[in-house]
Amino acid sequence: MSVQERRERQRAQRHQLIIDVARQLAESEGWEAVTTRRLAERIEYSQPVLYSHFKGKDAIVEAVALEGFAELAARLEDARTGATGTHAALAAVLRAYADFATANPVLYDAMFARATTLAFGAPNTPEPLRAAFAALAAVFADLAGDRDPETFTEVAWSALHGLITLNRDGRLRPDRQGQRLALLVAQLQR
Amino acid sequence: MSVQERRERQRAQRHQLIIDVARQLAESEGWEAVTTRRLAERIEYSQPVLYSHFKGKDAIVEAVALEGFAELAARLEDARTGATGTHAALAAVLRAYADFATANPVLYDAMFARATTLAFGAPNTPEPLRAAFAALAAVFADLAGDRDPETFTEVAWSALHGLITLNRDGRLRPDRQGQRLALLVAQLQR
DNA sequence: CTCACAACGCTAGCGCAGCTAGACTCCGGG
DNA sequence: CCCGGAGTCTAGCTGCGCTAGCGTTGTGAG
Repeated sequence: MSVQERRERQRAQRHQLIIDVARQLAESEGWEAVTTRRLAERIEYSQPVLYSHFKGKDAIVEAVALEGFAELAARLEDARTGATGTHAALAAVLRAYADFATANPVLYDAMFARATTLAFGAPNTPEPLRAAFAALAAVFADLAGDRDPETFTEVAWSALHGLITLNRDGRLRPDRQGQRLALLVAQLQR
Repeated sequence: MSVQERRERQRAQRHQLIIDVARQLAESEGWEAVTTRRLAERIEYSQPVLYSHFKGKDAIVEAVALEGFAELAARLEDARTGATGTHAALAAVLRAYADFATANPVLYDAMFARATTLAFGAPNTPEPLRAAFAALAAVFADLAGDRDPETFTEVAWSALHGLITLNRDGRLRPDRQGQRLALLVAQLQR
């Protein structure tokens, strides 16, 4: 059965290749440039091969988004454990989140604008999403006081997310994002 | 020259008809159902007519979004002037904003996800966008204290917007939006 | 009243998208 | 050596945004 194993291994490699190429293509030319034809060309297979791995184009984007959540969770955890004290950890995590979104705008877009199928509250929530939320909750919950920690985390996360998306779409004054983040940090500590 | 005037009037009517139909179609079947062919069919003209009114499909969506901002601004202003006292006004405006987004999800989508060309910080910011922001600023600025009122408004608005989008995409626990809004109101008053 | 003309809307079609049916190739097992 | 099936490809479907170019029709001058 070694033959079959080799095939499955190669298949898994190709699966990952599709995800990598999709992400790379999106990062260099934007999501609108990610078409099944171009994707097929880059992986050096024909279009139908994509559909033997993923249900459709959306599923590919979703896979990229999932990787994004895993990366984000790791960055947040690094930032949190790297800081000493509640206040420092809060600022570090917020900064790490914002930096991640700024450094990977296309990835962030996949995570929050493109892949709307990925739910959080549902029982089928993928692990990376839980991990990312948990990393946020770990730092926000301390500030909740007598309020429900999870609700507080949701609100704080929303503020952060809103700041990033509105800023990215040109809805806020450019070059003031630093001030806004600082104000958010201060407000959360009140 | 009455003939020409009549033509311009009819042309303006058709212009508005396109916007109305686009919005109506989006509200009943989603934005993905809004295609130039279907739009043309509904207004009972051929596709090229659309392009004599708008530069492209995006411009049509943008026109719908602009109407959305005007409506939102009106709702917020109503809520603010209808309440007495800073605290009541704050809660009323936040609720009005959230209600607007809930009642018109498709419109809100056009305003913030589809029409990313509409900028705020720029000098060419359309009037309805300014009006909407001003309505928010009118109630948030009072709470700024010693902080920059505009920055505070931007942060508060971001929190509100983030709450709505994350909730809509299933990223927050359903049926808790009320608690989250209440927590936001309280936090802003701290 | 006639008629040239310009404005206007239409038909037809281009290139590209996501996706799939069906033919072909090639390799492992008997 | 050949059969069977897994795996891949070619070709093509429908529908998208958008546009070139051809009527048609109503206007205003003569």
